[in-house]
Amino acid sequence: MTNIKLQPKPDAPTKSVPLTFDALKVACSQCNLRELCLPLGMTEDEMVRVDTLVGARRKIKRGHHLYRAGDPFEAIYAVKTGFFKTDVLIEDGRDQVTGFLMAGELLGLDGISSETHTCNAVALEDSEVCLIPYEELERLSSEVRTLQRHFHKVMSREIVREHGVMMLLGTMRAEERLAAFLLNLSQRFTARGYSPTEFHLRMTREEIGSYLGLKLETVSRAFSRFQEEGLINVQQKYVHILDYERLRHLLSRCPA
Amino acid sequence: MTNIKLQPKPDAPTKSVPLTFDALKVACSQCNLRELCLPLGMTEDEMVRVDTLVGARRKIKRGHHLYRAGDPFEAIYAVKTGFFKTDVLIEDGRDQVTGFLMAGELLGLDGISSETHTCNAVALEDSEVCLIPYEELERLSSEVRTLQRHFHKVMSREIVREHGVMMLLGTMRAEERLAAFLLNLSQRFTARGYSPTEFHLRMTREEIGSYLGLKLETVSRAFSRFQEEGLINVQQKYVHILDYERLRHLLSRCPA
DNA sequence: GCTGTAGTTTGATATTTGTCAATGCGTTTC
DNA sequence: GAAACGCATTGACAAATATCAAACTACAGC
Repeated sequence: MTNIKLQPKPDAPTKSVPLTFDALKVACSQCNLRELCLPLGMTEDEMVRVDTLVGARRKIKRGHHLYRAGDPFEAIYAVKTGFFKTDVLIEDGRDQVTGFLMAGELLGLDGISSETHTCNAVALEDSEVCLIPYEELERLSSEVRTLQRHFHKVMSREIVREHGVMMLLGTMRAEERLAAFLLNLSQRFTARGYSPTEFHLRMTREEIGSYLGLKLETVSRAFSRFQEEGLINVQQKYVHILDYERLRHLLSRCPA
Repeated sequence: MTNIKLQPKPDAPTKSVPLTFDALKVACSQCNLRELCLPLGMTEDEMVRVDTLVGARRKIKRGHHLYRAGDPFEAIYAVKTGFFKTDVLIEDGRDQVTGFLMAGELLGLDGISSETHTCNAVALEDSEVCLIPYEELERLSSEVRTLQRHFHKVMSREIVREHGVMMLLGTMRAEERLAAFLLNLSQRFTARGYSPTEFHLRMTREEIGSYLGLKLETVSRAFSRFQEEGLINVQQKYVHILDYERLRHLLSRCPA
C-alpha cells in the first residue's frame, strides 16, 4: 500500500517559477477528495493500482495557465486545491468562459478528441492539481472495469453539465442566469463541506459575465438587484445567500 | 467474416407502429458510414468483433422519439439514415434544442452519467439508427484498444462541440449565430458527400431558434436579411449558399 | 379542387441588455 | 501615506432582440 505524507507547503518566494512540479507521488487512497474523483466500491487491489496511475502534483499560481489551447494533450488533471476557469478564444478577441472548476473536478477532457487542448485553463487562485497521464489512464481503465465506467460517467456528466449551460444561455434572462449560477456554486461548495450560503467568489464580474453570456455591468446590476430585494448580501466577492428558496423560485419562470 | 445483406426497405404502411425493430444484425464492416462511426486502422479481427457489437437497427418515423428524458439508459445509437434533434426541457415549459444529428453521428452519450437519458431525441424525418448496447460497448472497448480510444475521442469531441455552442450562445449576435449554424451544416453535409451549398433544412425556424437561443421571428428575419444581401437563397426549408466566403466573413466580427 | 393547418414572413412596438462614461472602493506599490 | 491600478457600481442612452399581431405559403386531408 502506497503511503506518502503530504509535503509541507513551502509557499516560498518562487515568483519567477509559477509552475512547479512536485516529484512526490500522491496516494489517491489517502486523499480526502477521493469520493469526488473516484468511484465508490473499488477493491483494495484496484485502489492500489489507481495509486500508481496518478502522477506528480503540480502547483499553479493565481493567474497562470495550467495549459493553453494548442498545447499537446498528454494528461488530464484533477483539481486538488484551488479554483480554475476554462475558456475558449476566437481570433477576433471574443472569449467564452466554459467552466469554473473546484476541488475534485477534472480538467482537460476536451483535449482527448484532437490530442491537443482546445481551451485554456487558468488558476483563479493559487492551486494544485494531480496529473493523470492519459495513456496510463486508458491502459488502466481497460483493466479495471469500475475505473472505466467511472471515467465514462465523468465524461458524460460533463456533456450533461454543458447541456445545462446551453439551456441557461439559450433560454434564461440575466437575473435567472445569475441565480442559476449562484445556486450551482452553492451546491458545489456544500458538496465539499463548505457553507451553502456564504462564500467568496474567485472570479471577476467580467468572468461571470463571460460564462453567463452577459456584460459585466449587467452582472453587477443583477447582483445589486438581488441585494435590494433581500435575496443576497453581496460585498465585492463575498456573497451571502439570505433567501435560498426565493432565489430558486426565480428559476421557475414567474416573471417578477 | 460477417457478411449480411441489407434488408430490403419495406417502407410499408406501419403507421400505427412508429418504432420498428429490425431483427437483422448489421455489419459495420460493410457499412458505408464506417469512416464516420469507427476508427481507421482496425485490424480485420477487430472489425469482426465490432460487427458483433452493433445490434439491431431501429426505425423511427418522423416526429417520434428515439428516447425521452427519464428513460433508462441501455444503449447508444448511431444514426444510419435520417435526421434527429435532441432537446432538454425544464418544468416551466422552456426547452433548449441541444443538437441536430445526421448520419454517422452518435446519440445518447448524455445517458451514461446517470444511467438515465437526460434529454429527448426526436426524428425530424423518417430515420434509422443502429443500436449499440452500452454494456457490450464497455466490454469490447476494454479489449480493443483502438475502439476504446475512438469512443473516448467521440465523447471528447461532443464536449468540444458544446464549447462551440456555448461560444455561439454567449458571444454572438443573431446573424452571426445563423451564419455559424449554416456553415456548420454545410460542412457536415459535405463530409457526407452532399452539396456544400444546397440543402434542405429538416428543422423548423422555431427549432433553429431554440438551438441558437433566438425566437423564430428573429431567425426568419436573419434569413431574409441574408437573402437581401445576396448571401443565400432561401425558400422555406430550401437553402442555397451563394457566397460562402462572405458568410464566413460574418463570423470574424466586422460589424457590417 | 377546397379547406384546414402548420409553418413562415413581415411590421409595429416593447423590453432587455449593451455601450459609454463617470465614480467609487480596496489593494498593492513605492 | 500617496499614488496607481484593477475591479465594481451606477446612470443615461443606444442597440438588439422579443413580443404581439396580421398576412402569407405550402402541404395534407377530404
